[in-house]
Amino acid sequence: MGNWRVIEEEWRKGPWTAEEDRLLIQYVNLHGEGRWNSVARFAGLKRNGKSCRLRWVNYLRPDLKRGQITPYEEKIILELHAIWGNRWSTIARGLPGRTDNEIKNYWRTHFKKKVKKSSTDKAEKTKARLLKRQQFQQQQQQQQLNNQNDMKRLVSLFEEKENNRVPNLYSQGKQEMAFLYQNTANQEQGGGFFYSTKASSKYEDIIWDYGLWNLDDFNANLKIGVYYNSLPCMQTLATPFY
DNA sequence: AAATTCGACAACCGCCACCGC
DNA sequence: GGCGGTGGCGGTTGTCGAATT
Repeated sequence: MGNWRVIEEEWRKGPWTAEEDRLLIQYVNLHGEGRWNSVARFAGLKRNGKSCRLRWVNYLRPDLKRGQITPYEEKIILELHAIWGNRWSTIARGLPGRTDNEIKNYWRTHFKKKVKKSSTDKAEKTKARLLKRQQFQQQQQQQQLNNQNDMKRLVSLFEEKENNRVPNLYSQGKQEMAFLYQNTANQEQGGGFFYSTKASSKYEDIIWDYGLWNLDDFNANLKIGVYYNSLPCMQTLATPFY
């Protein structure tokens, strides 16, 4: 156990220094990429192979694109993630100059937040909808109460007129009562207006509503073509990068 | 002004597949 | 087929500066 542990502890960890970067670049320029476990020996670095490879791939490679992710790149990331899920390296192949690590980090910091915000928005909207519905129901109850009073009034009017034998008023009361009954019945059936849903959504809406951070089912549906035809932009990007 | 929280990014870790022996 | 070495990948943690309280 002793020797192995000593060797393990010899590897440097943490942020890379400028000197370490210089040594690694020098090594790769001389020997090319690969054989990362030899780097420590040949370049005089106290880093293990994995660490060297990662530093090169994610930071030192000359073909890396610096700077912020552009809106266009963001769009590509969204579209590819909808297809591939968390397969960051596959997504990265669609974005020259960007690394899987970069895309993964970007996704976590930007889109996970949006999902959170989106679900809060949805909760707010649901709350507002419930409130509106309660208000409407209260209005309905009040309206029904009024209707009942009206009917009572009409009934008493009708009875009064009937007793007084006035034929034209009897006829008018009957019509008004019929109208009120019809009106009340329609309102009691109601609610359809509140339960109506959007017939279709934009791509973004599908994504946000579904939850970006767990798209497995969404991806499965994509594969069987549920959303595929509604997302023309994806059809051109659906080819694997193998 | 100090403490805390947040955001962005870098780096590490564990797992797995591939390959040569 | 088993084994060890190597590299790739995705998830997670660490770090640090900026913003907020």
